[in-house]
Amino acid sequence: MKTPDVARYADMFAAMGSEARVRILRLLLSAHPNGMVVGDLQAELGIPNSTLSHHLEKLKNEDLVSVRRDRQFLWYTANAETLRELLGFLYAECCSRSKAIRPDQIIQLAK
Amino acid sequence: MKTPDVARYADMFAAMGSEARVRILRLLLSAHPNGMVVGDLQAELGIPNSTLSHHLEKLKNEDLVSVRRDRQFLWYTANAETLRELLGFLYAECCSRSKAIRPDQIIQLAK
DNA sequence: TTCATATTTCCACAATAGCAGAAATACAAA
DNA sequence: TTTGTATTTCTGCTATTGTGGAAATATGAA
Repeated sequence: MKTPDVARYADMFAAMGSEARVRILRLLLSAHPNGMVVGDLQAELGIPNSTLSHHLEKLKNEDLVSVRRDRQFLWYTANAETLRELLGFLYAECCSRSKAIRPDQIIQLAK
Repeated sequence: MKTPDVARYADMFAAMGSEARVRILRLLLSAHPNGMVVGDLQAELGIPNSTLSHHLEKLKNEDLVSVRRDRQFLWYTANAETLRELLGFLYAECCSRSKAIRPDQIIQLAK
């Protein structure tokens, strides 16, 4: 495996470094692969539209979410490919490059 | 699995949301489980001592690293247990609670 | 002691992030 | 058209973060 783009992963982590944005991602993952419209996200999260919009922009900048328009609605979806890269990076660092964590210990926690 | 403490994971992500700190963690994981002394980290990373110290403090606050003193040296180590929780959280969100990512797709990237 | 090394803390500053009300824009329906 | 709904952008404010020089602290060696 080649040297990872550390700066990019750091930016992705930073984009996930706020409770609001983690909640957004969780909702979008629950609704995957359809995603959700902004209004439903707002109703679920209870945060002002402008604030929500900023959070979505930040996630979009790191490609953690994608948007598509359907009529007057914007549908946001979690970007599985990017999340896979992030998970792959963490996995590689902790379980492959280093042996700090045993792979079976990860899945175990998810039960 | 019970509801995760989203705020805590967000803080952990935030702590990893800087290139310098990801580099620190990578070094510490490479040197796991012995860890490294601050001076060696500094030599490797080429950043001023005070700046490095701040980054280490941030990682320590989220329990991503631990410290022990040996004589005049402080040995920092990556905290495998915390990283395991973080990896477990991401895995659970993406692969268990949602099926956005297939587990075998993660490991594949690490090759 | 005295001196050297390791590391943190103090201090200050610039840059970025988070927040949210209000206005603007995009689209659809009547 | 006009009106309504969805969402972003504008604006401004406050809080947090990143940075690093200089001083302080901790420890060990001579």
